[in-house]
Amino acid sequence: MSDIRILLVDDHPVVRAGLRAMLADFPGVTVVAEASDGDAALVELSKLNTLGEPVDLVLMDLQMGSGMDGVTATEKIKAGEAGNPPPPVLILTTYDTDADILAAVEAGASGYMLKDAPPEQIRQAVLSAAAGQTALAPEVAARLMGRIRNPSPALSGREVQLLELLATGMSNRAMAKQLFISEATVKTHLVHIYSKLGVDNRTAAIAVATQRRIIRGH
Amino acid sequence: MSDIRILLVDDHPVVRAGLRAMLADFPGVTVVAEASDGDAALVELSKLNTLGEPVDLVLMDLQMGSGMDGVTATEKIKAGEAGNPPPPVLILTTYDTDADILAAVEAGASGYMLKDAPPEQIRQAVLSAAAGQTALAPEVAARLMGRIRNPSPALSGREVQLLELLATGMSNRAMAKQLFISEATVKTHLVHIYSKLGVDNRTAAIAVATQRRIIRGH
DNA sequence: AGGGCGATCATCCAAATGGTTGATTCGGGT
DNA sequence: ACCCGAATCAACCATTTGGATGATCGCCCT
Repeated sequence: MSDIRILLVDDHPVVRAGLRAMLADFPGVTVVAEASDGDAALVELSKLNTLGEPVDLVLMDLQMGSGMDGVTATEKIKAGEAGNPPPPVLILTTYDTDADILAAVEAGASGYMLKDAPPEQIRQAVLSAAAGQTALAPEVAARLMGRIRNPSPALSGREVQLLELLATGMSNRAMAKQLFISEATVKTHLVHIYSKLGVDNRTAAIAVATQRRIIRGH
Repeated sequence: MSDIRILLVDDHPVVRAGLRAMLADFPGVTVVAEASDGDAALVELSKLNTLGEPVDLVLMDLQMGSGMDGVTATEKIKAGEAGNPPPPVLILTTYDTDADILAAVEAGASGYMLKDAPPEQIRQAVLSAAAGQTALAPEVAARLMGRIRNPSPALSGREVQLLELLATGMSNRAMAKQLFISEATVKTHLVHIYSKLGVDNRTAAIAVATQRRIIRGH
């Protein structure tokens, strides 16, 4: 059987070099192309497809400095826009936040590994993913379990709206005026937000909401 | 003249492999040791020192998942605890926020490069740093320049530190305990921060500081 | 028809935060 | 020797925020 043909996607030349070197040590896999962001990845995919040399696995970072991010790219790949059938996508990234994992899984990723994983773990993940199986880093799997056991209550639309204003530094009074409601109502919403996020003041709420990507953080 | 002897410090095996591969392509440099965090780095340094084979340059990430972080490690290296004279430290990291840069420079780093830099830029930085010169990434240098041209009153190191804790949602009391200072002092710092940033409460301060990339917006 | 939930508002009280003034210490620079 | 800014702390008071409780209204769902 021929080698597993891999497309590397990462905006850091250093990381690409590392993966290339690491994968070169694994028998049975070959890096056939590289890209520095999602746009370039899609181009590479379709190019290789028309050449009749489709890739078997996309190994991609989620955070890309510029260009299309990993989640969007995963969605597009899975939509089949760049060759049929779409190859499995293995996410290899730095962060293991709930929001990141969730987004990746929802976008159709076949696996989620962390960059600080030992080479052997990465090798296993690459092989499983290429074989069509799911490969999750132990840390990630554990986190998902915790998430299922501890479902954090969803914020209502109004609450998210409050949270967004809150993150701009507005006072209760300012938010009340902006939303045409009373300060009392603002306070009620805030109390609900705090209890849902498990915090007890506004700055902590912003910190948690930002970290969970409930609101934008920059 | 003999090769520049380098110690690699990064908690990601992938990144270490990448740097190793990249540096192998540069003539005149040799990676003599690797470490996954600050503690291990100090051990390696003193070990090589007693062997009479001191390193000429430490190439280190700032963010280390576990163990001693890069800033602390830089301080210790510069304090000469791990061999005399202390080698220059070149920071190679992912983020270019003021807080990170400030901390690294204050800790005595000789340079600050971003991981998404092209190999050639990294090569130049390695050579300059090993030669005892300062090497800043263009993005970083530009940021510092803009800071100078835009005389928005500079925050002191302590103030930035406060701001970082603030952004995690800590109360005045919590910050006071964490920094071993009184709440009165915390409040004084906050007042200074507010006036320098042109705001009048903590959440607004976080919003502005994040926008200006004084701190990381997660 | 009734139950649940989101959104709205009020009141009362406690705790945290913000604003002001003033003071001390320490280090760097003229 | 002198000045200045950073960092430290204190005391005071006004304002804001947080927490508890309770209430009304409208909507969706069964």
